[in-house]
Amino acid sequence: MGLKRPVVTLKDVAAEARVSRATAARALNSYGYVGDETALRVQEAAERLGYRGNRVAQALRRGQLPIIGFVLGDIQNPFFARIAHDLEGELRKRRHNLLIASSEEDTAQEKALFESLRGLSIRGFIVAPTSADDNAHLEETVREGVPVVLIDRAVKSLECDSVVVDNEGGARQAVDYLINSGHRRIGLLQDETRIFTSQERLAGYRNALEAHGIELENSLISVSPSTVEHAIEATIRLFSQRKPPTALFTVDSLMTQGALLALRSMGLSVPKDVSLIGFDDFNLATFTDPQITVVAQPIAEIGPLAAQMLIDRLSGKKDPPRNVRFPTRLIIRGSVSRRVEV
Amino acid sequence: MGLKRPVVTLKDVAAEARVSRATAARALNSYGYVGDETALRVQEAAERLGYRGNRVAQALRRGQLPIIGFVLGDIQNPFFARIAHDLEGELRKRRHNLLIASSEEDTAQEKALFESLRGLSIRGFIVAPTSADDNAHLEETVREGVPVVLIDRAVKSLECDSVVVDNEGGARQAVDYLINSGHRRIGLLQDETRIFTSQERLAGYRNALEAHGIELENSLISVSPSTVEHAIEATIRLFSQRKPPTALFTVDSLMTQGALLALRSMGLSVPKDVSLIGFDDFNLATFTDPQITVVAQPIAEIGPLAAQMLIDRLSGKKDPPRNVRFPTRLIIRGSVSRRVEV
DNA sequence: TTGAAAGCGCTAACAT
DNA sequence: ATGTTAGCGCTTTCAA
Repeated sequence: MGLKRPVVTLKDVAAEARVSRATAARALNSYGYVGDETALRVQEAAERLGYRGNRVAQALRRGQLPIIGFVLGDIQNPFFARIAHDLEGELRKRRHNLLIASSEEDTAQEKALFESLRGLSIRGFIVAPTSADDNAHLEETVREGVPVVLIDRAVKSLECDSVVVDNEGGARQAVDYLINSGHRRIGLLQDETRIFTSQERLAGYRNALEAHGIELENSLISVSPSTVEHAIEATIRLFSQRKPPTALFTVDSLMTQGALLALRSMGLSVPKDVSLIGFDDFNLATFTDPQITVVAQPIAEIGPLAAQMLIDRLSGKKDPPRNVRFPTRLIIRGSVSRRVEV
Repeated sequence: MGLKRPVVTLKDVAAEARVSRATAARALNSYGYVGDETALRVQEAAERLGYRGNRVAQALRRGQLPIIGFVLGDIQNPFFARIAHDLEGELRKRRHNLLIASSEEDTAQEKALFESLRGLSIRGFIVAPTSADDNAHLEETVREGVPVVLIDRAVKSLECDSVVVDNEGGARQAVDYLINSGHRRIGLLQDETRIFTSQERLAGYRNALEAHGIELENSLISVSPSTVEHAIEATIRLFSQRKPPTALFTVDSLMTQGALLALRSMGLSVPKDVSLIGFDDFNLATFTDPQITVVAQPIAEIGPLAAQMLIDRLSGKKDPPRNVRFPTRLIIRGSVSRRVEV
């Protein structure tokens, strides 16, 4: 695998340019006084030697690594992948790297991750916490003065910025729409209620039913991890009951896809046999026949805003925490049918 | 945002346990000789103070940060998202973090990324290089002795491990199947030929045509960045010609989805008007009606193998580079129709 | 305008 | 079994 060549340090550059390390540093980072000629000589020397500053040493000196941690539940969820993409772009402009770490929706793993990342002296965190309640690790991080921005999922007790959407409203609107289309037995496919969005979307579901005087039936609610495979199973369970729902509301796009696949495998057609609305839009939602009605989130705005909030904190902004909540939008397509009561 | 509390260092722990820093380090990292009693006292002190080793200082000392860089073109591509997920899991077991950095399929940006990440003294890289040719940055990284594992895309001149699939064979088999189904005007929707997989998949397309004595027509090849939006445009261009193709082969799942959407928007039905095969399987491929015929990759094996290769290198394995190429599999579903020559 | 020197937190060779 | 000390590469205060 080739010969290792020694790494060029500031000392080498300084020697090459025949100045002290201090002067070399000044010339390369353009601060303090340096003679024009000297500066040039140092820069040339650095160039010639292929000098590349050791960011670890700089970090040890300054106390922080120019890295932001993004802690999420699942990078395979297109929603988070999009956010990650946007965050990385914004941070790149600030010469920071993004370290994406997955909790796999496991609170213990999320805590371990924090333990490990905190030791890295990372500058700040953007987090979609796995649990709405169990957040000692986040509190400690905030208490130690490390900026945290919550994304997609808030934590009430935490004094930090957050960017979420109107989960309750979006879910309520969706279920409302199903009810107004004549449905009474409306299934809910959600992930664990430990998760903030799940709680709020459940609340929206519950509130919509209540507003129409429909009693909530636990047998119509199916809980599963948010993957296509698990959602398939959960959907099959839901629709294998003696009195299955006539409509289904799913809380994210992976689950919507799982539900679609499951219903098809059971020979149930959408929207003839089952009406469907999913939270979170997705690429193929308009390709399927019928097209899927969804609650869309303003996904393009979430990542950039969160990045900006974090950057503001990094540059010392001391305002009280901002908690932004974006509205959602019901996009009516063709997966809901009118149901005439029997 | 709360009071900053001072960070606990080894020195504090040592003082608390009334031992030297060396002893404290030994007790905490369990190496060298430490008295049982002393060790216990140190561990208790660390616990009490909430000591968390400074990984940056450790890295400066040891010369490396326990971080692996994953440089890819687009985290929003489900293929890469899956790989990232698997890599992270494997590396976590080795107490390493994964830093995902996106080149956005831009070679210049990829180079800048390397420049920046090399300065971080990252332990190794897993890379899906943007260009099959322009790889001075990779060569330099390898030359400096930093382990690199190529994934999805190889670079011939580079002395390092790689994990790819049989792109030429997979593409050839797909196009073969189209030809055997009676198609002669077969469109190709691919990303830029700078990209390794694109080159190989194009070769497969070309070879299949050639084997059947069909002349390649440039007007049937459409190049676009690999996003759903760009693929939609490119597909529309392809099928707006006076003599459009009767079949289409797309080189990845995002493009397949774009093609699907575009064809639908043009009122062309699959497979009646256009037959379709996509490289890379995807969740909804079996939901659409008809289900989409695809060339599937053994995606579950790629990430773990690459991770293992890198880990082996990190632990000093000196074998000559391994270049693994997985076979692909044509999964015949319903998006190809027999075409009777007119 | 430049240089000398201290020190960030940690590890490990060496000394005791 | 434990302590002393040097030094990883860099920045920055202080002195010249």
